[in-house]
Amino acid sequence: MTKPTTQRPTDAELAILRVLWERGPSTVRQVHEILSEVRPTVYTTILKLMQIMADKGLVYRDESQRAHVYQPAFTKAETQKRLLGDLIERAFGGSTTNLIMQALSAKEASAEELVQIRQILDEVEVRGVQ
Amino acid sequence: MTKPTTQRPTDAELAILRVLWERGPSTVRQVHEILSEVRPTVYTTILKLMQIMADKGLVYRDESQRAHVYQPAFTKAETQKRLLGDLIERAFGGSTTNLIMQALSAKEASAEELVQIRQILDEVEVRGVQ
DNA sequence: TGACAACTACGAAACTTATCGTATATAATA
DNA sequence: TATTATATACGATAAGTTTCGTAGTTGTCA
Repeated sequence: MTKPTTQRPTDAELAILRVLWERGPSTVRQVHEILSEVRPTVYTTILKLMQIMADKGLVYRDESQRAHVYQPAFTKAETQKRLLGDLIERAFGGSTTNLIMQALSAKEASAEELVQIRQILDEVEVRGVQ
Repeated sequence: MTKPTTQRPTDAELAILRVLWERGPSTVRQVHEILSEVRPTVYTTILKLMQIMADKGLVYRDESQRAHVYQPAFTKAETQKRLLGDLIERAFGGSTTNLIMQALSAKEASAEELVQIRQILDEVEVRGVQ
């Protein structure tokens, strides 16, 4: 009985991934500096987390330099999709539509956001199987 | 420094809440029976979880009967909104639109689902501030 | 070269989550 | 009433998360 191929990242892990997605491949120091601006943390805390993430397969580690360089194993979109799918299963009865409708009614979107959403909706409709 | 007024429910807690939302106020035994169909668990595990949930304020407990009756402290919609907002913050850069677009493109929705979504979209647009 | 700065590795503590077993109280019933 | 079934309470444990401190290694530079 093996663990699921990929588990969802924890809060702290996701914060690190956000930095890696935005900055690209980074050292622990670079990630630490950015995260510490918002939430002061000791360097080795971030180091440990990133080591664990490498063990889990959430990030790749390039050890060719003294300061190891980490990069995400999954793209932002892949991870978002995974987290979304997970939430849909756990809290929305498996219905993507439910989630979207809840999201739409929960927050008042700006006019231009609504236009964007309609665009995507059109695209989905065109390519979708009827 | 106090904890956030309401934390998000864990996986196990959410599973219990789903039962309570669907069945209405229930005893531990009733919840246990339903959950055990899918995932066999010992009775006291569910009991303990529900006690903790009561302590956390996630459910209310009516102790007037020997078998205590539990009910959700928050509606399904409230909880969904909270979980969604949390995910939007943590993984979608705070943008609801990003999440909706990702959700739309991630899964192929059926034709009728798309109609539903358009309806909501219209409603939001009508009542929204331009 | 010797001192210092910057890394990684790693152990451990404090929490949380999830699970289970045991003790104990209460209701039902033979 | 004595026994059995059904509750709750509660302690203990294992695993995972997050945090930090210490040790040891490697590169830099005066």
